[in-house]
Amino acid sequence: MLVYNTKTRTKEEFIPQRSGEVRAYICGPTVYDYCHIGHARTYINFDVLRRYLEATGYDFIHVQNFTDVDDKITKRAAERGITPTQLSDEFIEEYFRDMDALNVKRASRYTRASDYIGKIVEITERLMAKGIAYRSGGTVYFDVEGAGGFGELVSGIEGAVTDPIMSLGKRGPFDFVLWREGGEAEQSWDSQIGRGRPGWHTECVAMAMDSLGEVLDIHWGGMDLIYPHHECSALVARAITGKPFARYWMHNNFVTLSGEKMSKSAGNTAYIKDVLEGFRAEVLRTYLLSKGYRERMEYSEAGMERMEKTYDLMVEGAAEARKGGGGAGVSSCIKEYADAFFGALDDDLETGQALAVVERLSWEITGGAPDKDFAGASRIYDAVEGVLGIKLGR
RNA sequence: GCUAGGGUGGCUGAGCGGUUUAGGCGACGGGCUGCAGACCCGUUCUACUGGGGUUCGAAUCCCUACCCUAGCUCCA
Repeated sequence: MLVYNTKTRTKEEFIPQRSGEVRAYICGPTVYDYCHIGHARTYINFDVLRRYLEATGYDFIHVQNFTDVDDKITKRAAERGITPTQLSDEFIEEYFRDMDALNVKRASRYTRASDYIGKIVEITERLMAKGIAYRSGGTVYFDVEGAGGFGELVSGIEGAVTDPIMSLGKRGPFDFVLWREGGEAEQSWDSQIGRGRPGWHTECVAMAMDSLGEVLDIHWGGMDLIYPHHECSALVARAITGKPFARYWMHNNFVTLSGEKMSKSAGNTAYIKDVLEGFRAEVLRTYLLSKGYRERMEYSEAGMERMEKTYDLMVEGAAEARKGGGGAGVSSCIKEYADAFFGALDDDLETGQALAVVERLSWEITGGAPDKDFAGASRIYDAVEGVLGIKLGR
């Protein structure tokens, strides 16, 4: 399979470290609010990657975190008069409700940042011992220059950041927080390096390494995480192990609303739970897979209405294909379609192209091409359900 | 600056090396209507940012230029 690696900005042949086994980590949500359809796109595409690799014979180990240590969590919890843990619990439950509805397979393991404070402290101490982290006041910073600078995933950051925060005591403008003394109201933990709480970037390193070892096969996330989160995580990991954090970095593009990235602060957010009040979950899943994961995708109700028709057509096609049972052979025309379908997925998970094949087949099999032989078509619909994870009704 | 996705007929929007046109909207004509709308039927637009290249053949692949959009220490 070819996958686009953010690190090299090219499609590469996917080869895991151990044959037959894939160790993959995906950044989960910060659990202080409901998930929107951008989250859905991220986890659905990753889910398809998993299903595809499993279908081709790999053992896929999928670890996903929940970021439950964060300013937004303490703030939101304080507003509601509950503990950060109560708030996180609530939205983790909501996360599962949404993802189960969308037929996203559960991860092999879920980790919570708050369970990894000890490991995070350990990492911070190791970095301090190596001289790559330094204390300034109550804060421990990571020395970006000292670690060799950025460049694992991004370049030209200096040009993007017009006003790097050069707060008192930081050695370099891009140095980031590993550990910060916490105030009374915030989440904080006692540790050898003082009472406080960790920075975001070390959390994922601690969780991923603990669960999957020093080098991941695949690290996935939304492309808004490339910088700073993944770049910084990669730097931390390399500083500790001397090895790259991940062999393949994969990032999906955004879902836009009226041409703009959804943003909670700007108020243009389509929550999964709200969308599912008006549309079936299978339609949303199909919609979010109707373009390749690296393309930007515009969400609109009009688009969803169109997708309902496409989805219904696929359901009809599946019913038609399964009418005759399954025993018969595979016609040459179905073989072509199957090749196109799996070929699309094999080429960097081109789900949009794969779906286009199914759409065409569905149109033809339901009457559009009466002269063609569709023997064996059910195997394609089986793959739509099994690999794309789109249920086609019963 | 860096990164990604694009530039297709009046508009919107598919197409991903060749054949039969995408489709939708609009416009035009007709049907139905006292008129209009809605609806139905038919017709019309033959397009691919500029410049190179590969090929028997390119909107489709490669190079290049220009332009647009989005993102770039809160973010999936």
